[in-house]
Amino acid sequence: MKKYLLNQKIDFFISPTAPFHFDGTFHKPSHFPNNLKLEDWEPGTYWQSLRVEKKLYGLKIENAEIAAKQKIKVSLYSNKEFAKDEIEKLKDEIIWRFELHVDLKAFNNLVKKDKRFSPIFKKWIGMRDTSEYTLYELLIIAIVLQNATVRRSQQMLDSLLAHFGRKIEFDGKEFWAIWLPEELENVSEQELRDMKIGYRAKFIKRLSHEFAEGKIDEYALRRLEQETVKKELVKLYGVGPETARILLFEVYHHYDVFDHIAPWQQTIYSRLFYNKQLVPVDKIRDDIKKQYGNYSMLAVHYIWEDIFWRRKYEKIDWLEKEIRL
DNA sequence: CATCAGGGCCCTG
DNA sequence: CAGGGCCCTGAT
Repeated sequence: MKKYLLNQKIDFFISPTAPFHFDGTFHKPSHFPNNLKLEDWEPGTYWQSLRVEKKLYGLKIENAEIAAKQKIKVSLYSNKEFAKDEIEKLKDEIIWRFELHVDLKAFNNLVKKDKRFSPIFKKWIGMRDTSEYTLYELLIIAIVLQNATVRRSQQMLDSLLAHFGRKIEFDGKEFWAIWLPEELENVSEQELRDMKIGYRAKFIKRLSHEFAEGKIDEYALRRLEQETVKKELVKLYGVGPETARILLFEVYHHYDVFDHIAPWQQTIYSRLFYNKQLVPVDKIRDDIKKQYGNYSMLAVHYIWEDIFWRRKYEKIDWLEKEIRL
């Protein structure tokens, strides 16, 4: 596998809206990592391969403080020289994907009144709802999550990356990036099946073709309202309610997408919110919507990530049982 | 050894 | 609108 060395570098700073939570924004412990790394994190520093349209970059983001103001230092790496308008475009894209511009005052005020979970919301105040990926990339990840345990999802993504992905090096570190949709045009469904991804081979083949043809415009959907976006996403072959929910929340930053609750999520929510074995999904949904209104999914995201942060440092027996590695 | 459900979705009746 | 089938894996 050829490795692309990205040795051109530019730096700039961004001032996120305050308050801002660096680690909560750039690391999501509920996302299970695969072996061929797409990103890496340590407190105060974050790296990833970054796909913007057809171009591939390395991205490093560091927590920084300048004149008592919290900022982030962005370093971009490429194997070609950067054009001026390219830098502006990348900056805007990073701001969008990590929601560095959003105003969460209304949300913060709402959750301040939450008797049970206000300590959690306070702890993570300034955390954003992010996607490091393009729509196509997160779609691929969502597809390999379907109907599979975590270990199997990791395996599927790793074998796909090893065959079709791209390996890059920047800042002395190695990362992988997901292929472009058109790069699968000459790959047969059988070749995809050989990656042991099962019936998902058909989904990925058809989806990639739809993206390669330009049937869906990722950027145009950013300007549309939730229901319209959902309709467009569900039209894609292999995208149902759960995959649409993931995309709507992470890629399109819609906070009120708490209509679909998968069985494995139901058990974890039951424990988190009721300390019970199994609460009916309709009750969970109604209670959450009543409590958090238009911020339902964002609020759940805070509580959800918090428990997975805790899992990094302490053993939580009931959770280990539920997530079934 | 066999059986089965899993971090859904499509298709059929 | 309910239910069967789909790939592969690891748990039982």
